[in-house]
Amino acid sequence: MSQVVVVDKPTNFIRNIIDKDLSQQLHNTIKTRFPPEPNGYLHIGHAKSICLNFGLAEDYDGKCNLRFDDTNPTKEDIEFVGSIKKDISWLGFGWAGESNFSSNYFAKFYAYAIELIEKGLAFVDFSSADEIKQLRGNLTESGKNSPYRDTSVEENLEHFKKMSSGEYKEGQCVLRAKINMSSSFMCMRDPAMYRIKFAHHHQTGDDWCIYPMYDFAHCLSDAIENITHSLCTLEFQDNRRLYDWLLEHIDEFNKPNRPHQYEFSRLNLAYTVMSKRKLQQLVEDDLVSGWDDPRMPTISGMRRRGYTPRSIRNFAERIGISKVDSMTEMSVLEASVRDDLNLIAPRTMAVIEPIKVIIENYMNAGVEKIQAPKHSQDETMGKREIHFSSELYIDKADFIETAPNKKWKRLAIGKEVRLRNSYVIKAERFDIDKNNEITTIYCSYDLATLGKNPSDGRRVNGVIHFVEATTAVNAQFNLYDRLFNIENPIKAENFAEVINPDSLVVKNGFVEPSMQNAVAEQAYQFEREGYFCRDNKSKELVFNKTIALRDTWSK
RNA sequence: AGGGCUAUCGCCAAGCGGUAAGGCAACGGCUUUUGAUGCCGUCAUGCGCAGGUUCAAAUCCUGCUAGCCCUGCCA
Repeated sequence: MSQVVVVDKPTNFIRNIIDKDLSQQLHNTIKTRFPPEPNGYLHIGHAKSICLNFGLAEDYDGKCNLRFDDTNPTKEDIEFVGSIKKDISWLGFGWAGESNFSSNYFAKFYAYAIELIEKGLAFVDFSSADEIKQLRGNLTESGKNSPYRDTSVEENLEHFKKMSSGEYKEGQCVLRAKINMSSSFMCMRDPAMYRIKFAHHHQTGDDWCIYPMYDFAHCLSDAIENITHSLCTLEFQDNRRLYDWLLEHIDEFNKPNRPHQYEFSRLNLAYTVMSKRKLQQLVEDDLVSGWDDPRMPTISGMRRRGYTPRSIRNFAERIGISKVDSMTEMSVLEASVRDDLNLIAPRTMAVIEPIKVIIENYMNAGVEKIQAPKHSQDETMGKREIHFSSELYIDKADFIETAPNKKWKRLAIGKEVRLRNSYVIKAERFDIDKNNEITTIYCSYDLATLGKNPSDGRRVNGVIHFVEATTAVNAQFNLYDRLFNIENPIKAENFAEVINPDSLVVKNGFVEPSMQNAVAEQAYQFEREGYFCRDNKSKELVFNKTIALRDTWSK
């Protein structure tokens, strides 16, 4: 008899809708889609949407399409198609079949536009953009009909064909849906469906000089792909009326199981920014090193920082889906990252701010080799070799001349401390230079304490990490912290002023020899310091700090 | 009287008329050769406010208040 393991997925309003649709047999299965515009890099906010759309498809045994929403050739670029695919795959999701492009459907869109014109539901407007704006009215006053609104079907057909064959100039006219100029939904006041752009498109080349607007293309693309649940963010709530209107007025799609749009709130993360425009500004103003700067909330930045796909997926699950405007605390993301890394990261030692230690009573010549576990709670990870000798490095922060109180668990003169995976040592004295900086600490060690506590029963209550000096390997450490000093940076007038000046601190120190060939993007824990990964762009040994260990003491 | 949404613990978030899940954070304690991890415990007599319906209301009704979104030939 097999046991069914039920993993509870947190529920949300979209799952409730799907459950209802499925139980009423409106659909046999679900189909979602992730529809990025190829005009920038994906960020953690996109990851939320990706996890939602692909996750739903997985859980309901449905499908999720990847569709590039490429209806504006002047703003989009093929370069982003590759990076977007890479990021989605890296997160661990696969899309149904080949990736799609809205531009695949341009010919169909054209036919649907003709259908609308023939039904008297669309017209070609030769008013200028400014005139259209004037006639649109405003939030409290209804708009006025365009003088071209009553053009005959035949003439509209002719004009639209001329639009598409390049006989009109850019901006000379536009195809508009004929809906209602006094609607309280601004998007229903005869919205533009097609505009003229003599622009080269990365997919369709120079085949078209008219391009559909988002509102026209999106719902139709969904319908063509048999999407059942079209999920987007809150700012499209009004647009839903247009989405529904269009599908209800195209014969082929006016049926109960047509796609329906549902909106959820976008992710806001404290102390960072999420908008493409703002991220771009950070890059362009050289406030960060690029889109994949480990401080960026981009998928590529987080990857370089050492975040794992699973940690991001766990994060997405933890924050849930709702319609509330919210600001999620960084701690939720950080906890998700730590939870995953704690399980998978081999332990190793690095000294980030080295200070020399001499073991004066260590009589062995050369270097002693010790086998240390890669993970004290997971033996299956095996062991690595560490070294010990009369010359070591410990971290500056782990020594103080006199312990400030009884709770001090590090080294101090006359005090004993355990060197991680090694011996117990006691600090005897130290040298300082002319700036009063400690240069060397002289210690004694207890040779009977390797792998065991002192036999006389005395308690050693502190453990610090170290590396053996003669075999230590030089490494650079990039220590990252939050990019901004304020919770919601978009409210700042000047971006540069609210950047955290300590968001990147570079240190040079040592790692144990086993880290010589550390793999890029692979998580390691430098014990007592935090999780790090080798930088994926540097040839030298450079480690990016992913996240510090939880610290309940320094406060 | 423009319209569309939203309001449950510091931050997320379940709940869908039967008497407030969970996570993060915080705070205690135990274990520990990582001040980590793990484990145990504490943390909303109350669900934006005010009324009403009901034996029973976070859930239904009425009226307020606050916040977000909408006037691109952007998405």
